[in-house]
Amino acid sequence: MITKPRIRRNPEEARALILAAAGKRLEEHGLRGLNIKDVADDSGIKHGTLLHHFGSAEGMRRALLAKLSEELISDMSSILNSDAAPEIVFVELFRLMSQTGQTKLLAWRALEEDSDIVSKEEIASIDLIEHIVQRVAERIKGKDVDLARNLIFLALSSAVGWGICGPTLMSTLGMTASQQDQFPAWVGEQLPKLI
Amino acid sequence: MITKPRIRRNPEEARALILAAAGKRLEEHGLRGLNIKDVADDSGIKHGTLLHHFGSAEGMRRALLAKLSEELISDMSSILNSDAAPEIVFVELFRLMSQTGQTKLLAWRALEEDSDIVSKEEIASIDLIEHIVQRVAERIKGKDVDLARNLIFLALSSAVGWGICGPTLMSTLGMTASQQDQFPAWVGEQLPKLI
DNA sequence: TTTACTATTGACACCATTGTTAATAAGAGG
DNA sequence: CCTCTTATTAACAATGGTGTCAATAGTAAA
Repeated sequence: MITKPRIRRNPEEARALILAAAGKRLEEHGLRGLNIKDVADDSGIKHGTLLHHFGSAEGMRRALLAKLSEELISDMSSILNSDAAPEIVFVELFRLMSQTGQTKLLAWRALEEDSDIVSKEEIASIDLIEHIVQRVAERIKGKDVDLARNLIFLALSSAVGWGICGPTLMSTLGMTASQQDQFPAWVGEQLPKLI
Repeated sequence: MITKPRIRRNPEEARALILAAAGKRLEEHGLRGLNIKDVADDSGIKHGTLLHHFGSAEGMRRALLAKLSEELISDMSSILNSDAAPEIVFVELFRLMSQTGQTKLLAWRALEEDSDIVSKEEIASIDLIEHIVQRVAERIKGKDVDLARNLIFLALSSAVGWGICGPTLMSTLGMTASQQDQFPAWVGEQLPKLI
């Protein structure tokens, strides 16, 4: 009797493998793709092993949600915190949000009731964000911190909206493809005018 | 043998009953609440009857998606098309998008691959939107239609982003509750300055 | 080498959801 | 009153996703 060789991974490695496959499935197949059978198949392990590492299917989903949220906050922070000119910063922000993975992550979070799943990690990032707010405020006469916050949130919310339903809304508005492409740059030019 | 009396509805009435219950379930329980068993129970009919009217569970979901999308486009149009001052219009727009139903609708659409389910109805509303774009353009010197389009899209996308993850993003930015409430009004004041 | 720990696996059971079918009954039209 | 259509229902079957369990096999430590 020949038995198949087993690959024994350490727990972190196994979890990382599984979450990577889960993230890809979320992008390609939406929420319905996030079942333990398919995710396990994609990552080359058996579904029993997956349950061993995450406890339940819901546990796996929560772990993925937390991981992706952390990554998004991190990406946003590093873009906002860069020394690039505002025009570049805004374009980068829109480019980040137009990735399907980010869109589906935000949509998924909006559909979940208990959206405080990842609040701990995000609260940890407030300090960094606050630093960014201060830096933007310094460019404003009178160092208007509230104005800086509003401007940053306007850029962020618009980028999110762009990611969620940009193409649909824009074609509804009758915008051509090139007009759609130029919108991020336009925002980058216009928002500084409000200072 | 006593048989229960049967209520016989006409098809439109039955479909309306079912979709109303489905919409409420989407708001309260998310996508997982959109199964034929629960929806049928809530609307007081048997799940077999539901399948008779919509063909399949997916058919019911597509019908709900189409109905809600139509309603959203209609609400957006009537707000944009009102004669109210820009400040009021923006606040109304944000109020519309902050309703949980609209949030979940957009999130749902973003998660679905085939987002052209409702394209026909939306395309039919382009004429109305185009009329609104023209009206806004008339307030701009030189009747800059492209600028009008960009402004409207900035407002819309920001409102969508506000609906999808407004509270989360804003508390991450360190905004107080009152600052969060005032944001729509702030947008209403600022955007006209870009003209 | 021996032992202890645990990641891994296959097989199984369970449950929720979906879909099918034949029978029934309500209502419209003749 | 009779007939035809079809909305309605209960009961059943099928499927797929979830979770359990005992056995197995790497791996590190004693």
